[in-house]
Amino acid sequence: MNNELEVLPENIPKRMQIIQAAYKLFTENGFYATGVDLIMRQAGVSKRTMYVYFPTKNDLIVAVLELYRSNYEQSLNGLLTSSDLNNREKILAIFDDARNWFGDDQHHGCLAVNAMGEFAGKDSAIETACRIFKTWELGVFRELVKDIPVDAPDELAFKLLLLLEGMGAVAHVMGQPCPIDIAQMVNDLIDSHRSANLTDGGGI
Amino acid sequence: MNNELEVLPENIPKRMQIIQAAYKLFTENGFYATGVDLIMRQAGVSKRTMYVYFPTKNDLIVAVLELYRSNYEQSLNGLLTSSDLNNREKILAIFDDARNWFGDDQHHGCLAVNAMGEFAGKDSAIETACRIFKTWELGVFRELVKDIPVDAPDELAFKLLLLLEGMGAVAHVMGQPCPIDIAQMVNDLIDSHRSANLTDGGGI
DNA sequence: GCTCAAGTAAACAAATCTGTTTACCCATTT
DNA sequence: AAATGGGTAAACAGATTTGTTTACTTGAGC
Repeated sequence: MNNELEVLPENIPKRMQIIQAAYKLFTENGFYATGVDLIMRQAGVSKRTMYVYFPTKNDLIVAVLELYRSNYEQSLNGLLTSSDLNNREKILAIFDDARNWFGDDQHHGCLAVNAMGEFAGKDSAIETACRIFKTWELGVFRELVKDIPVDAPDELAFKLLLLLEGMGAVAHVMGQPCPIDIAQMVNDLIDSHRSANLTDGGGI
Repeated sequence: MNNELEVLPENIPKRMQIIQAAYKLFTENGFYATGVDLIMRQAGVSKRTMYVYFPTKNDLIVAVLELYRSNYEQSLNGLLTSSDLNNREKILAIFDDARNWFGDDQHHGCLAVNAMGEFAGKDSAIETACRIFKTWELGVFRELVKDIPVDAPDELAFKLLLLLEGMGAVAHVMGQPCPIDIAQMVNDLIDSHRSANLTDGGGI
């Protein structure tokens, strides 16, 4: 009786269904600890289909890491493009967003860091996916820093990455958000790269 | 013929043998990915004995995390107690040491962070062991910062922890040491906590 | 010399893991 | 109406997992 034209709740292609189910499970339970049987059940897909799209579990892990990056990219786009913030304010917005995010009970640490912990030295495709993620993050900061008049912009971008990374890891292990004024710290960091002989870009 | 009184290479009690073998394997291959059979073989101990000392694998993981902390504590003692550095210099020494350490191919990220990635929400004893490690690290910085005349010393200590953590994670994922001047960054961080009305402690 | 604690080696249990294979279903297209 | 592509469900294979148990060894102290 339920074969009247169902309005498919979401016509996400199977491949995406699988990746999203796996993303959730890997994030919450880790990679090794999550079996493919559970993934396929959560995705509502047969095991046969899973292995058509992903010949090995590790291939699926790589795809999940790509989704992780893409999700964060979209989230940042939503956070930054619509507003009329200058680049310093955008950087501050990223950290403020991360602070809230990391304070959530649902925070499970950076997926790329976790993946590296489980697969470093064991699967080079996964290692590469992790590096791509961090390289991309660094690139985001580089782009933002580029238009702020500072000395050694690339080094500043790297320092910002260090800080973001530290926040995520510490919050995950300690189980609580940063008890410090991150905005102040980021501002100090940026200011420490502004020597006296730089023309002031209007308080940027 | 080889049953003449062997000079036992090291008479480390069995328990310690097991923990040390497990430490090495967990560090290099991850926790889930390391089976107890391999641990027992590397430790040169029967499985029976292993399960006498550690009723479950997770009990062994907790013990390994304690050894990890203890090892780092001893390493820091060797680094700091013998020398006549002031506290700022000691902090710089910690970061310099870490920078070298993280640049090594043998660096596998912080074991507590890796453990948290695999066992968060699944084993509270392991979670606790991870938190103890980070809390101890924070305590080290708190002690060192205490004698430097700064504003908000506890916040400064936390910032130092963030930075150390970030260095470790980024180096692990990127597979290369920090390309920035860490000493400069640490000095800037400390200086940013020294307001004008603090009496100068002699350049500490 | 006997006893006892501590350990070894290996078989075993029961579950779980990734990955394969078989048989079937069903909607679309030609 | 037949063929085909994409999917399901479930059995299966074979390796591996944690943990238990059994039978034996060995060394030290009384």
